[in-house]
Amino acid sequence: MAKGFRSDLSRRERQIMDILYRQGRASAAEVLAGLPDPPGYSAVRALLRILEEKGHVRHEGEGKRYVYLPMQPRQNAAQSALRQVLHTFFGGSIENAVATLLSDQDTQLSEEELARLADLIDQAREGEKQP
Amino acid sequence: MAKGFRSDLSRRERQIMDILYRQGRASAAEVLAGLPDPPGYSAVRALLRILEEKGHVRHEGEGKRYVYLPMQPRQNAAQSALRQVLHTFFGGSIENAVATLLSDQDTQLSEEELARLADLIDQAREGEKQP
DNA sequence: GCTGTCATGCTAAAATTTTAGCATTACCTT
DNA sequence: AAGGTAATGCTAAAATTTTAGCATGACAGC
Repeated sequence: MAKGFRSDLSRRERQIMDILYRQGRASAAEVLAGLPDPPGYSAVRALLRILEEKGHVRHEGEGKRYVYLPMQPRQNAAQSALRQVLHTFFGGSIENAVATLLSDQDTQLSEEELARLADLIDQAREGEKQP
Repeated sequence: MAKGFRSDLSRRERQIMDILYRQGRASAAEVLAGLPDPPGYSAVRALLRILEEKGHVRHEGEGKRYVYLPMQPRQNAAQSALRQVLHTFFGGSIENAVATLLSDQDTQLSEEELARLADLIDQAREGEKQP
């Protein structure tokens, strides 16, 4: 799987991969429901088949219908996506990215969430100190 | 500007926008140099013109050549990109995203960077406590 | 059995994207 | 002046993506 595979995807391919990662797995009908400016059912199925041919997706039978899953593990894809955003918009800086998130009204954290985040940082610092 | 405008861009459009955000501004030649599997110079120019027609980009004369800049401010685009990744891969959770970054070998933080990050969280907690 | 609904496999046309090339201009160097 | 290089404006063809529709199969309900 190419490093920047998400930027190698066409518009619709990308939209579909995002739905599959968000939901973990989805039928063609579920993918259709999640698409912006959705085409018809058969258009979605054709795209899913293409994504499968390209190796980005696989399907499993579930009852009498297919359900599609991303081939690349979620964790890998998530890391890759995060790195790409850091690189593109934040010069690679985690600090700047976190600052942006913390200052963003739409992603406001509760007291409890901030506490857990602080714990996370502390653990990373402890791990850093022990050689 | 549509909310998820990056997922509305075609493959090459998206690659070009990312270069413009990373570099802040770029000539056609610079964009060309940054593209994976690059086409010819005139292909890049044509794409920049299309992006400009669509309103994503504007150009300024700089000496005897054009330099292109994104229309949407970097901060907005950055926030939007981060939110999209959070939503797609982390169920909207900042904590999970930060945990992933901290556990990622490729984005390892120094002691000093962790300290600054901890400060950032503390400031957000202070801000949270004062009504 | 028939009808309706949901599904798949497949095709190919429509739409969009991507690409390169031509004509022209502006310079620098010989 | 001629040649070379870099640039722009523009066009349209090539390539790719996106889309819908047909044929078929599997069920369920009447």
